Amino acid sequence: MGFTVEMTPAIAEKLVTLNELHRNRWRPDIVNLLLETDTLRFGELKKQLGITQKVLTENLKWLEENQIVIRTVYPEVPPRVEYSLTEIGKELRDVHEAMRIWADYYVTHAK
Amino acid sequence: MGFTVEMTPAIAEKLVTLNELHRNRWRPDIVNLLLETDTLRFGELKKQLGITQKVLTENLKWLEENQIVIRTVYPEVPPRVEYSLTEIGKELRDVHEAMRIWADYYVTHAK
DNA sequence: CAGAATCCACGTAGATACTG
DNA sequence: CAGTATCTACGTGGATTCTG
Repeated sequence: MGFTVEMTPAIAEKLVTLNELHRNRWRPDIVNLLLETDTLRFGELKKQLGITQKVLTENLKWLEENQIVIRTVYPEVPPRVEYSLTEIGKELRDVHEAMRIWADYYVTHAK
Repeated sequence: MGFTVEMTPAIAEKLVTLNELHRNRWRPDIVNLLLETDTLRFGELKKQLGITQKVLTENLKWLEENQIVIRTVYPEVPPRVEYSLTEIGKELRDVHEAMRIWADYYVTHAK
């Protein structure tokens, strides 16, 4: 990298959002899984993550409210609800990639 | 970006380290401050962050153990202890930069 | 199937007092 | 100055039960 993004109050606010995302136990895992799999039903997310229904619901709701995840309800019985990333959510790939690069640097430079 | 770093067990382990860093309330703030200021005494960190002694000590110890921060003790009375980032710690700048870029994208694309 | 509601367990932060 | 040692408070996750 090497360049710098200017810091405005609006950007600072979204950095807070990003902090709230990463401070959570499951939110990064949910995003990672959706980055890999694109679209998943509630039950699939639950099974693949090994997470509780309550906690999964709470965090999906938070991710939706913060425009990172899209929730699509199909009017069927039994109900079918699918989750996928918004464009903003998909942009998190670069953040995760930066993290992997850092981890790689760590491995090659740690004493 | 666009390229991908291969994922090894060692890299995965350091991603866990990075997660533990970001899940904490103060660790990212400590790193950010040291990225800006390079070297700071214990008391300066405490004052500028508005953090408790106990919590600051705990987290500096964790950061030191994980080779992100270097602790330098000067044999003086009263004691003087300075903290700065290791090379690994300084590499976190790219992660924070990726976060700022994401936040900027968010601001310009949110509905 | 996809939740909502309740109760409990645990980790981490805050406040305070003490010290080489 | 730069810590250590306690005790308390609170947020978040886990387990369980119930439902349209």
